[in-house]
Amino acid sequence: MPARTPRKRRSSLEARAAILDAAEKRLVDAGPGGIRLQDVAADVGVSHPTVLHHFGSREGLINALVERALQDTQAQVMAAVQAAPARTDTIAAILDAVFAQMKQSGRARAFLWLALSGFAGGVSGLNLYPLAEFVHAMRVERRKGRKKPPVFDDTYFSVLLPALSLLTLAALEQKGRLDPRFDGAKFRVWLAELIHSHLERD
Amino acid sequence: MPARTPRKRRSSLEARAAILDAAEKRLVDAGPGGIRLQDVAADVGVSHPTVLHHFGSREGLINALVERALQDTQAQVMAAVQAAPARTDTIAAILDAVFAQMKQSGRARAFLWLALSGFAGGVSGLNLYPLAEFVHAMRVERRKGRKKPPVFDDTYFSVLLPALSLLTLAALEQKGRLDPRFDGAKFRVWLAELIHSHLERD
DNA sequence: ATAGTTATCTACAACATTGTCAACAACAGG
DNA sequence: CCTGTTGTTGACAATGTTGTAGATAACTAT
Repeated sequence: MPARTPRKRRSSLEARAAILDAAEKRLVDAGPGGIRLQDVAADVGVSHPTVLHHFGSREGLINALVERALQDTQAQVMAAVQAAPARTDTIAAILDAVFAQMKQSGRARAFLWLALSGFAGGVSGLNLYPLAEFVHAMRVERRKGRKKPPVFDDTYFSVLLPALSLLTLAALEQKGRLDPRFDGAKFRVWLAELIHSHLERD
Repeated sequence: MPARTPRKRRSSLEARAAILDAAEKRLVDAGPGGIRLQDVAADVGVSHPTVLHHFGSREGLINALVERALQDTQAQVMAAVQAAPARTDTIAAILDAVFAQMKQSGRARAFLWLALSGFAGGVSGLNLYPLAEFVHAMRVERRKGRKKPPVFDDTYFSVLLPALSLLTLAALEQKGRLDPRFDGAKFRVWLAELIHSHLERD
């Protein structure tokens, strides 16, 4: 006779959170195609119909996953930017910190993957314009009384460039897909210096 | 009675090439998970066992695909670099041209996808060191008699930065996943200018 | 022509995955 | 203690995908 396991009953919110955690781990490790209901369910310790009960369908699960990850990250970026002292030479440090965390959490990989897969919320969901506007305001302030006011596009590109490259770097470094000779930390320092000196120049 | 279609028989090489073309298109459009034997076979106009006959297995097909794409791209980059006049201000133009073609061919997407998926040949297969060494030699030559000789890491990073960002940009621009306000061409010009002025400075 | 090679096909097997359904059980409120 | 709600489950259906096997037919070489 099968030893019946005592059935555990979580609250709907707890169950959803646990399932989303497991699904996101699968997403980070193996991409959207790696999110299989049976596997996710097994990770959480439930049967796969339970997952379907909470999210309706596989697509519903992925949508919920994307939404949560996007909101989390957006909040983190906002917090990092607002908490930072308004000095130009900290911009690179902010970006570095934010994307270091995106690397650790695996969300750099997740977002790149989702963007490639065509999910609506992918990288385009990460709107850089608010950040660029914030940085631009600092630049304008800092340049008061000087000759030329900075152009917004220049500031935006100065934010976009490290965002793009560090996102990809974070996504690929994590899996060790980069040349072993490559020193990521050194590159980030170099990039920070490049952006910094560019923003400071007239 | 079924109207029997006249069976076409290609040479092994032609068949393999046609199948690889179809598979690569699927890879670019939908990622590795989008490579389904039946679909690929249907695209070529054969039955799926024919694909298995030529590549042994699905994995064999993907391996062959990656190898071909990698060699093709490597050759293209080499050709572009060697054909260019050895002036520093053309470096950005070279990179721009190479990655514009990677965008058009969809290989930016393919490589990013493969790198994320963990395929051995992914982005790490695209070795940037030869290119960096070539550029560095030009820099050294150009600086003869000046004060400080350029550091190789600085040159390497100057190649890596546009490579990384343009690769991702090419991968995402193609699918229209970027903010509609974003002007890719303008960004590339800006980036070229940034790299150029950095390489020229002492 | 004739025979050998092999690219190609149809049919089938094996397996994985998503989704449905009815029943069970844990917990809350009466 | 009883009852309703609902989180949870096992069994099953439907479908899709990879891979196998034997037969067929197109091309090549003699």
